[in-house]
Amino acid sequence: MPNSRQRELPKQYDPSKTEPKWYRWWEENGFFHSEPDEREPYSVVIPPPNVTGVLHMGHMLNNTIQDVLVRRARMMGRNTCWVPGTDHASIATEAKVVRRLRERGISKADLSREEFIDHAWEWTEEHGGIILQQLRKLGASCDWERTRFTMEEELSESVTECFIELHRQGYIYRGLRMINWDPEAKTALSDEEVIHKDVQSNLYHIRYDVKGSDSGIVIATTRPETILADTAICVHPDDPRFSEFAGGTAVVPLAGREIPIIADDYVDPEYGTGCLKVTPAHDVNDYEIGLRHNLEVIDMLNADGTLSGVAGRFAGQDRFDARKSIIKDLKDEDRLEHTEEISNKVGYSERTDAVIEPRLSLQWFCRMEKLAGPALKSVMDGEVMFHPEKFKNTYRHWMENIRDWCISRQLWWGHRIPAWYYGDGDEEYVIARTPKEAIGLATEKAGRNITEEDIHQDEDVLDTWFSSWLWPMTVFGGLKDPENREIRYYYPTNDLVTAPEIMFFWVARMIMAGYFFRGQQPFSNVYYHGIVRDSQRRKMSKSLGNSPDPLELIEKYGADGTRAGMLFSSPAGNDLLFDPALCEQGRNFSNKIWNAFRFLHMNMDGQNPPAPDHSPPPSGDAAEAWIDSRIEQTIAAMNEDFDRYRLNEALQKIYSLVWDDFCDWYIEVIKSDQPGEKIPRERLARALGHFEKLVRLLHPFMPFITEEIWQQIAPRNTKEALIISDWPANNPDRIDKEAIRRFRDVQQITSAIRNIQAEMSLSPKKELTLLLRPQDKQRETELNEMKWVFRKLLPVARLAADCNASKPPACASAMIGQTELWIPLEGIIDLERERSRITKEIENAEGFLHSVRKKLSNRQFVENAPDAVVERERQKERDAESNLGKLKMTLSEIDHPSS
RNA sequence: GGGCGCUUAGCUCAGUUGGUUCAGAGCACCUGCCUUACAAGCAGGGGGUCACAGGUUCGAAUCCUGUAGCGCCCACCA
Repeated sequence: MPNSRQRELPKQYDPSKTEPKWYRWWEENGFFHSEPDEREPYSVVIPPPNVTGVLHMGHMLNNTIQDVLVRRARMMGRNTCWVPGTDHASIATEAKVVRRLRERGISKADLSREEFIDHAWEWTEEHGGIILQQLRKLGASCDWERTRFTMEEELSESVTECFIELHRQGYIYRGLRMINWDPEAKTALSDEEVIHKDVQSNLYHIRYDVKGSDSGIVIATTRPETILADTAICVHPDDPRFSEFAGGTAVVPLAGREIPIIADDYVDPEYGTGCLKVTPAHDVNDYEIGLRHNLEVIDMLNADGTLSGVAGRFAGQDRFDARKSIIKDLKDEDRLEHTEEISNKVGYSERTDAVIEPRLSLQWFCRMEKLAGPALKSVMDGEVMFHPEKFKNTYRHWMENIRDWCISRQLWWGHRIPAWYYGDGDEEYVIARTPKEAIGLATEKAGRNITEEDIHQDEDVLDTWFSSWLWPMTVFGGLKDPENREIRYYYPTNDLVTAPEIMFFWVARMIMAGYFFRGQQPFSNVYYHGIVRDSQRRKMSKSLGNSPDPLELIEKYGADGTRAGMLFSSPAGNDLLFDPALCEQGRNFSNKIWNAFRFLHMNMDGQNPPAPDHSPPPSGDAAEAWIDSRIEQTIAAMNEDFDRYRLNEALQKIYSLVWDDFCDWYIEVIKSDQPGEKIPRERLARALGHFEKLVRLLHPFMPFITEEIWQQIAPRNTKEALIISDWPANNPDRIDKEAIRRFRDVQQITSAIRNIQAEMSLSPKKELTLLLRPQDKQRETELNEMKWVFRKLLPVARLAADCNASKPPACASAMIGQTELWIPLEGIIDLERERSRITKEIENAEGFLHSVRKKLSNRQFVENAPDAVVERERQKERDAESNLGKLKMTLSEIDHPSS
């Protein structure tokens, strides 16, 4: 191991000195790597980031959570395998490549498919892996030997196999459907890739001439440019206003084309003018109407969103320019009756933010309804568990209304569709892995000799998600060889960590694919974390400049501090309101841990430090029994939090155990009396034992600092690294609740005394006489046994606990539970301050007593509530009365000191 | 338009089957301290009508109904 024992430790912990060192060491020693063996596996597949992406805050959160889960599982003895990798991200990467080429003055259209793909690979090789490199800085303990890429050969072959199998079973079909067209990327999109936004639009009322009518008919539309592709006017069959028009003929303005006026009860007579223009090629509803009424379909849009030749003199104009020109022309012709401002929903491309055009198009689809069945059931039955559970509702709603998935994209970067056409048109095709296979199949199918010249492969590629939905299987080779040792060992994976926004894109589809191909869920748990936002709840974005650079954060606060910061305020399912102050808190915590270590280190004999002692606390040592019990309590509570995927709560518990219990109380108690004097060896061994456990509990959250410290305190005969050491065993039988209570009494009395010190403006060095009058003999004994603890925590000159004591004159006093505390302060006591302190306490006690009595004076309560509850109230009343009496006595003695 | 969820301290959030001082934690804030591990620290302190209005109950932050505000998901009303 690279560390050498240092003599002098710096006061401040410096992560830059330790983090790279330990990461390299872990990796070189193969601690991240997994091979199937006889142990129970624990596997996680990374949500593969875009291969050309860089690390952002979302990745930081996502991977921190995964690493915490993975590291804990590893410490629990599971054969832990976290598979990293990247996604080719078809449309996103292609857009980036196109942009980069454009910057170099190259247009995509000038390149052949092969040339473009070469550029994309170049970009991928240049960029790919940057993000994975960055994840190492965060401490992610991925099995890098297993790094996969969705476009690598094996995974690509798996995608083809998947397509072939789904096609063979009739799930995949090719069809002419209304799809979402992105004119920017010039491709079809799935429904999920369309984001509906509320926008202010104009609803134009446009008058069409009607044959045989002077008035014409007025329709309302938000997309006036589409009138050029109108093939009907539609009214409601029962609308008396238009009954005379139905069956007539209208004339499309500007185009002069004659179209029928039809009646269909799809029309809402209340909306707009009650009269609808029908454009079957550019609107889903219109398309449906068109089918019912056998209407002509006129496509007036080019792929890039400009108007096609059908648009006559508007041809070539962009759709939005055309809208303006058409409105102007309609105005000139006096056909624009009215313009109404409305708010409506417009679909935008998730990737390019272009306004989506509904378009009739020949595409490949995957039938989803049957696939969805088992996937829905498994989540409802809890075979796949969602954390938090509320996302089950969202999931169910989507799955119950699932629609076919448009899987073809008119892009070049991606998995090519394995369809081969051999006829003149697009009608005749075969599905095949290779041209050779295609020729064979085509020859067979066509009953004639098909040669290489006769076939051509489908130009389209598959939706990116058509490869990522196989990810948990393909990373283990489970599609190519469903019986291989790896997939059988690691599948189903255990936990998937992701954001709810890709539940439909990815999670749901992985579950469907998992059941379809393996009859088994791809993972057992899905942990949904929120979006990382800034402290004002704004989404992090480049343009707002509110997104910190993750690597700068790591540099500034350390990976440990940053990780802790990310987790502090990140309950599962909630958005993370990121504030660098959280990372600062994390860094401060690192420093606190470091200084606790420094304290122990200073007490260690450099040559021969004791081994951490984990044996049960010796009887009669209140402080040892207490801290040991607190640690056991915390282990149990943290395990419960982990079971419920409440990582932030587990972190908060260990944070508080380390900072509050261990540092603020335990260390103070075990300090030697004399400065410079080392604490006894046995005590140090116990302290190291506790601390070593704390370090192990902290490791999943803060891996670097804990490894650094552990290497210096761990007994030589254990594992060589913290990362593969054991998660602390839980011994609930070691929890001594009485010890905790006893120590809490000490803490409360100590705080009460410190409060007096503060309120009386006493110097914390001023020595005090402490007189305690506990409620009974048992407490008296306990407190007397704890004298040494008080002496560590307070400047005690004399301390006596006596349940028969009486109050001396001129003292400050306090009540702690039923124990009275007096501090004689003759000559020092400020009676005025003491009076106000006691008066405040009396007010509190009276308020409390009042509420208890009110409850008890309610006959209904006494009669109906369970006896135990009533008895508890009576006890409260008795205690409060007694306390109040004592406080009043104290007050009267302040006013009449002679008594 | 349909569905789901949220509203507790200045901020972010816990609060399980209704009952123990249940009104909590962290951060922030105020006061005092460089006390022999740590000022990236120590000690002490203030702060909330649990969104609002009803109801059920001996008893409600907790269960029910309604209202208001906010958020998310889905959806083909031009």
